[in-house]
Amino acid sequence: MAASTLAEVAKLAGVSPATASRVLNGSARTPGAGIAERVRQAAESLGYVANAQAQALAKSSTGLIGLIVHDIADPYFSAIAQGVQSAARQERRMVLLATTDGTPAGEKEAAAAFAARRADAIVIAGSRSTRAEDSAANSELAAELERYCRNGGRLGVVGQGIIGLPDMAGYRTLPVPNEELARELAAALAATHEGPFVVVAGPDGLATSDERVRGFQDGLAGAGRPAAEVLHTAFSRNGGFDAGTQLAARLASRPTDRGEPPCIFAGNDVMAIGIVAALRKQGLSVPGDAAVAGFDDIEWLRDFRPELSTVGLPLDDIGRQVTLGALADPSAANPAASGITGTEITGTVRLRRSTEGA
Amino acid sequence: MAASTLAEVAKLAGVSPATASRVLNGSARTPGAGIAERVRQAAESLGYVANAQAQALAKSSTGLIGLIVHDIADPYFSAIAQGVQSAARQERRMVLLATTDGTPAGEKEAAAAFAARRADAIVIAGSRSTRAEDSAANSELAAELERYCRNGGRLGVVGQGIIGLPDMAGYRTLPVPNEELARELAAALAATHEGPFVVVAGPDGLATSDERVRGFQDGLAGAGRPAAEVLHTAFSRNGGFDAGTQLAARLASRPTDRGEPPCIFAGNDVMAIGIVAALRKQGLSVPGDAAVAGFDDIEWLRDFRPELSTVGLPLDDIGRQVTLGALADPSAANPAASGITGTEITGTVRLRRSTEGA
DNA sequence: CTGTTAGCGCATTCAC
DNA sequence: GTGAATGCGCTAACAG
Repeated sequence: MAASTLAEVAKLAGVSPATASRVLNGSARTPGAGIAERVRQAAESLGYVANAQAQALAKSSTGLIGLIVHDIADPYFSAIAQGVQSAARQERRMVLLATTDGTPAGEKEAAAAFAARRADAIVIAGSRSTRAEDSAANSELAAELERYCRNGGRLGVVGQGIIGLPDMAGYRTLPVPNEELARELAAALAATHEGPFVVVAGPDGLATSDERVRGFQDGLAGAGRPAAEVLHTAFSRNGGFDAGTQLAARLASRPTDRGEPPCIFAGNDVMAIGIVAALRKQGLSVPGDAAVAGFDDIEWLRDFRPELSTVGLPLDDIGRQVTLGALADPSAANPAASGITGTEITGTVRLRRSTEGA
Repeated sequence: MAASTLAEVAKLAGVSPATASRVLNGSARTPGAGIAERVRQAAESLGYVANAQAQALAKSSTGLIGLIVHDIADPYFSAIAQGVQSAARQERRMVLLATTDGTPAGEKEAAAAFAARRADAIVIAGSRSTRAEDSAANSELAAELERYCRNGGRLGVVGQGIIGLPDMAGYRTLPVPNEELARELAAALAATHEGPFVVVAGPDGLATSDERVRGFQDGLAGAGRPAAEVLHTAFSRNGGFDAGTQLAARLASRPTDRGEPPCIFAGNDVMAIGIVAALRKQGLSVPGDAAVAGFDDIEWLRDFRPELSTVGLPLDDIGRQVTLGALADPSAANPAASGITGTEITGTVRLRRSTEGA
């Protein structure tokens, strides 16, 4: 990496490095018109490219935003990533990407790497885990992030706050009303569906999944329905497929005339897709033999059949808002529970074919 | 960003900065055991986090890999991104992400940003454009990258080489046999399909699309079939949808008894999905009223119905290989056409339900 | 094996 | 308005 330096440009232009710096990057003082042109030409002819590392070192601001996701190939995360990218571009920053497979240990590692790179902000998009086995890693993650924020770093988190991390300057959370929305969804389904409810959730302790399950059960109760049975599996398409295979077997062994078909609520859309795939593979139809609903309204759903009922979340916007919020002036009033000022994420229950006619 | 520095750690431990550096980061020389422990403790108690920017400046190596894609929310790119991410992690680097909406101008901008950040390598995943209107931007892009490589940067490109960029040290291309695979697909379809062929391609001048169209036509010719009509539209789901809408109208106005249903080849899977969606919306069925085939075999296809015929490409592996190749020792022999040594990307024609029974 | 001395490339106080 | 110092935090040659 032996590119030409500011000093070389300055020498060629016959000015001081300071002047060259002033013209090449927008300084407060505007250098002389003639001089400026000379410097620009010198830079051009040398193919000068400012060294962002050196600039960062001198200015103590890197223009980097670190993004932590579970899996970039997952449509949920790639949609959020798009929003983060868009906000970053708007704020003239670049995004550093890290994937973690969802483990707090991986998140801690990524956070450390971002801290080392002195990212201006870190955005964490994956769900927290409250599982006992993750508690040690969670503490380390919290410690890492606390230090990061104390050193002036900004942190934006989608959904639940980091476990063990106290409210502090530079730390913002973007609340996602998973519980309320799941409750609404349950109420809507209960109104049109007679059969029993089954919930296919992620691993016990995965915060987002837990919130959705809780809200759903609550909504069911509010409608005077018994609590749904809950199946725990991986929070992914294949997790849904496995659960769907189980459920299909159960449906098959059921006397044909025994009551209404069940309504299955999956913790997210990719799980719902997996469930439908499994049912279909066993010769069952949706919504004929079972209704299925998901959560998120990812892009894939648009052309998936049967059209899946779900809860729409503005994923792209979530990515934008959490990024913008993290970058926002930390001195700005930070209302209740470190929520991000002036931005409220709202979702929409969308009933579609997969839960029709029960 | 006022984290503690190496100097502070050194002082607390009562050693020189050099020694502290040696123990905290793996240097050639291993410091004394007792000293090492003292330094580590000091670092721990101060919450020291090495400043990667400063390290990069001193070592002239940033540990950064710049990835340029058209759209990170597109499953094709997010799958490749996952591969890049995995290779980067393996090589202990981080990935910087840039999205460009597919314009050479955007790519040039991203390349410049990466060059400024002194990324160890730049990986470009999007298709090139040979359109006349992009020629100026292409030149700028080539100039930017040429300078980058000349300064010691590494460059890996998926598919076609950068237009106007000569072979040079550090520049590697990962060839993707689009043309051959499209030819194979055409041959396979021609063998089972009687009706006329239609190609729904991306914009004229989009290299990947052009290659696939060319290969497809060639395959048709090889099978003694007339050339297919080619429709140009956006290289996206919505582009496919638009074309599909047009085709549906045409099919509807066709006398019911006039020949076999057409076979539509889409330039990529998301377009194929759009086409199917449009046909379905107009009450037409696939493959009943028209057969449809795509390209890439993206993850979404797994649960899409009807199952789409396509050409499988190892997207994740493409991301890995292009990254590893770019990072590889540039002194290694670089066979024919700057192809990456020892790695050959191969695809597979996969005929499925969407082109069955014509 | 450890400490000292120089930069890496740039932004930014200050004097002029 | 411009130039001359100084330092950002760290690594890499040297010398001891």
